[in-house]
Amino acid sequence: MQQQIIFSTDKPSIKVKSFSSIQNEIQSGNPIALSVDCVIFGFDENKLKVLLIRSDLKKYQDKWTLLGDLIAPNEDLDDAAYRILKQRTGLNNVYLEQVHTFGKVKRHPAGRVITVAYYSLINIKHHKLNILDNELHWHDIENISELAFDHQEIFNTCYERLQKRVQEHPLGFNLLPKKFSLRDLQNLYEAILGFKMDRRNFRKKFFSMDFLIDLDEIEQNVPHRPGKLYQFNYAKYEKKKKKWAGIDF
Amino acid sequence: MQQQIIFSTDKPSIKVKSFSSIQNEIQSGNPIALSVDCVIFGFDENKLKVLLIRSDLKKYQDKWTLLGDLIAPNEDLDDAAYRILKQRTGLNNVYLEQVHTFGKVKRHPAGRVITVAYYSLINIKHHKLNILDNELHWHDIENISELAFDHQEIFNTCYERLQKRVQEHPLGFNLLPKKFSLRDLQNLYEAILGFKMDRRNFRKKFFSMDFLIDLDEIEQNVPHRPGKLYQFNYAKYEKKKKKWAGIDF
DNA sequence: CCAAAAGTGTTTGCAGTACACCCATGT
DNA sequence: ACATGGGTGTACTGCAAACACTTTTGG
Repeated sequence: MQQQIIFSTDKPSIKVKSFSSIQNEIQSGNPIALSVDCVIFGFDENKLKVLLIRSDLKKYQDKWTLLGDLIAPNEDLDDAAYRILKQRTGLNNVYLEQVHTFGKVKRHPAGRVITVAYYSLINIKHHKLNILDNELHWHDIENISELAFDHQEIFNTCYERLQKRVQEHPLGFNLLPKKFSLRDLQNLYEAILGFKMDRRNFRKKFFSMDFLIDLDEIEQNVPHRPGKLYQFNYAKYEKKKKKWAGIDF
Repeated sequence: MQQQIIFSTDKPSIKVKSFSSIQNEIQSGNPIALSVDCVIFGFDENKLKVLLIRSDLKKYQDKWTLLGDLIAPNEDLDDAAYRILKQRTGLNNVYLEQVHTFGKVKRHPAGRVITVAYYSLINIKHHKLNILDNELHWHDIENISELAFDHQEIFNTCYERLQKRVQEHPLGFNLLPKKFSLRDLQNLYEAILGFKMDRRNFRKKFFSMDFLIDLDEIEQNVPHRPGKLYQFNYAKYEKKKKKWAGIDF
């Protein structure tokens, strides 16, 4: 019944546009700019951090902003994100993931700019920042405030995404040294998720997943009984991954 | 140690741009256009469907495409999505959710267009299509192929998102009549997720969630024992919702 | 009475959670 | 010796999964 209406046998009209009219529309009158903003998370001293810089705009110099720039006409969107990260920080070989696109008309004071947000997680000790323009540095997650424009909203969205993703994928290991203790791992999860967990259950969970390689080494220079060190077994994970729930990969 | 490098006490340089230089950059030379594409899912005859039209472009008239258009300079991104859906289909009062932004340089033959994908789920019987231009109609999910441009990839991404979201949120009830049987509900989930489930466990699951209102009515005109009819209790869900895993809201 | 789908319970195993004590190391 | 955190096991509970028979209706 319903289908007959939808798949009507009457010849429906087709409105077609010529190629050039579309091209005109695209090239002529569309003063919308596109940017990428990167939310780069890091981890150090048991705290989750995020990379911020001072705003490019003189008027907003006292505000912090995410790492962003306009997209070039001839680069892929994803490439733009990597370029911008590289330009702003010197960072390379970092995995970026797209999160959301923010497009309110008045979101940016300099004009109509729609921005695509990306996030990443990096190991602060492995990735030295090569560029320190605009006071680029790591801010504790807990203390960030007074971000310019809608960057607080963008940050919040990316942080929520991170919290969800880290429970479904083994992202967190990027933030740790290659050899880490279970305490390191738990501190990381607690910092990202924002709550404490039971130590025994946490260990049981990760051991039962069976993606940790026991290195038969122990921590050095700790003022207490040293813990054993582990590596994450990416190869094994890639073979086994399926569906999960909670920390369950 | 690391921190000392990052938070160097040397006065770091700040590169500032004037407001007008940014405005120039935005308005002048940026021939990137922005569009929205909508993936509208519907459900009828126990099959999941998607709305497609013939391509606007003469060259691609034999290919199906998603519902899309360029964003206007003075409208919010989300508003553009609703406008486009309304223009193409006459549909109103439909919830759209942003999924992902696609921005490869050569993704569209008419020029540099970056597109933001949205999806929705609607009840085919509740929403009559008021516009049938470009052979707009519902296609079975299983049979779609030969989509124009990168629309197959966009569709796939949205479909995966749908499958994930429907397990975490009570989206599915939008696709059903106000009064539905548990068989209807199970058919819906099986159509979306693509596999069969055990009837007893399915019922147990939904009854234990306790979000179904028993209407004390039964199906009419079925050639077998009629099932009881239910409504979804949105109010109760809104109060109780927390975190879940699998179908677990 | 036949076909078709509705409706219903139990068992089993696994996973999450709560919880307390001893051990190894450095100071 | 003491302080600090590492390492371990058990019992309980709730959810998921597997599984078969009886009931109700229309034809």
